[in-house]
Amino acid sequence: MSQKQEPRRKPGRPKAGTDQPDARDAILDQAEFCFAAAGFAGASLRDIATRAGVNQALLRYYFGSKQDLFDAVFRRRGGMISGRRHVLLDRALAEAEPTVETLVRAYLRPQWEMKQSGPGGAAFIALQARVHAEPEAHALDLRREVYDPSLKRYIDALSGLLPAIPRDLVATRMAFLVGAYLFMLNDLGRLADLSEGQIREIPPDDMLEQLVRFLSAGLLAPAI
Amino acid sequence: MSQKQEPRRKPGRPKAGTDQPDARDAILDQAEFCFAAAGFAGASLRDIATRAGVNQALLRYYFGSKQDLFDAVFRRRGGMISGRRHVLLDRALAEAEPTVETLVRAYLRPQWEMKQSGPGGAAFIALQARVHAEPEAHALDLRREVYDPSLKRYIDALSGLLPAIPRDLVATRMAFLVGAYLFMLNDLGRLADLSEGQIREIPPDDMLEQLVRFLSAGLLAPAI
DNA sequence: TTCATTATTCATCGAATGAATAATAAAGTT
DNA sequence: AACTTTATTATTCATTCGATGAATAATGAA
Repeated sequence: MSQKQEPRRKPGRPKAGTDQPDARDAILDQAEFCFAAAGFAGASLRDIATRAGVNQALLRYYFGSKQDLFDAVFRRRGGMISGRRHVLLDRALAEAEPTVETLVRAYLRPQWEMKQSGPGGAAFIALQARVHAEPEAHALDLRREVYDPSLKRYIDALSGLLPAIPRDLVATRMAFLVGAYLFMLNDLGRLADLSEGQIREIPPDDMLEQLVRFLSAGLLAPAI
Repeated sequence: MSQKQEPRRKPGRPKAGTDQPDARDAILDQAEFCFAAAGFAGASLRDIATRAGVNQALLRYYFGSKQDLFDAVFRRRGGMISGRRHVLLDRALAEAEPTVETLVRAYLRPQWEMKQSGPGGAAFIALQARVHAEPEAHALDLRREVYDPSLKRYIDALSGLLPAIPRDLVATRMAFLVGAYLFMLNDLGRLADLSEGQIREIPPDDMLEQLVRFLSAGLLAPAI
């Protein structure tokens, strides 16, 4: 590297009204990207700080430890998804005749929207899949805290529509559903080569509908 | 720490017929455990070596780099699963009337057996879930190498049973299936609290049958 | 004007990590 | 007996990591 000294930011609080809208958000965005790409252990705070254009010590100032930063990243968008699920469920239940397909679609759509919403959303979807594959207790707690409330509401609503199926079994089938959509969201682009080397021709938006159809059929299957 | 010097093994080849059946296998076993628990980046070669009761340099001697060790771990049991899938498919096709349920069960069972086979098998199942959640190209290549051949055979066989469904769609639905069982295998023990705090009463073996039923119904759903 | 608070950088520390090399001893080969 | 190969430990290296205490500057209230 050359001795070229890039004009370093001076320490101290920046003048009000200067460019950076919020260093905090920049940190969260870049942490999201890094954690998604490399996993918790694989991502480095230095790298995150550099990408966000701030000093590494600032991460600690705002978020505390690495784990705390990770949690903040996960809760940010996880909370959005969970909230939107609640809204869509309320809306679906207000309709005249909610169907299983309607509820499944309502449950999946927030994730789908998040993924399509831009690079940050897509990164979060990948991050989420990683968290679901981690066996550590802390990861499990995070998932529970963020996702279980809305999930339970959907299980209740579906149980109402499926009186012939014990609630336990509905809950189990919802777990199958979660696995299927997590995987699909991440592997969408890689499905291509399963069909004999030809590029798949199912367009992305149809893919969501195909998943809804598949999962609804599974939920409706007779018990025992 | 005290100066207590535990009687250190001297360097050099151990006398034939001494205890250790195979240091190589011990390394693979412990690597499997560590990678499953902490992920690729989170696991340390030192830790693996210590657990295996060998020197760290021996990992390098046998396997090369950390990545190479990881690949060896993955291929070992992944190959077993893939091989068993081929066997069970041949057996199912030799029957008079194979059904969708039969084929789905044949596809899932090797994973299930692996998970039940002991702590090493269970660790591999967790490891496998992690690999499927990693976006890096290398992880994708590994999965493809190990699992795609058997997967393609199952897609063909299922397509034969489902003439009304385009092959593309069968392949897509198989991807949904993979997601569901990966997640189920890992989350089995954690499903408990979804059903209102009561401990789930579906015994593990029934769980597999429930998954088969759920997925078969999805595969059989009419197209479009 | 003073002064506490907030936001930020600086500089560095100790621990841990993956890789690499050198030494050593048993087993195998000639 | 002399050598080569195989398996193993010991040690060192260079790097990276997360964490942290101290410094510094802008802001805003007293």
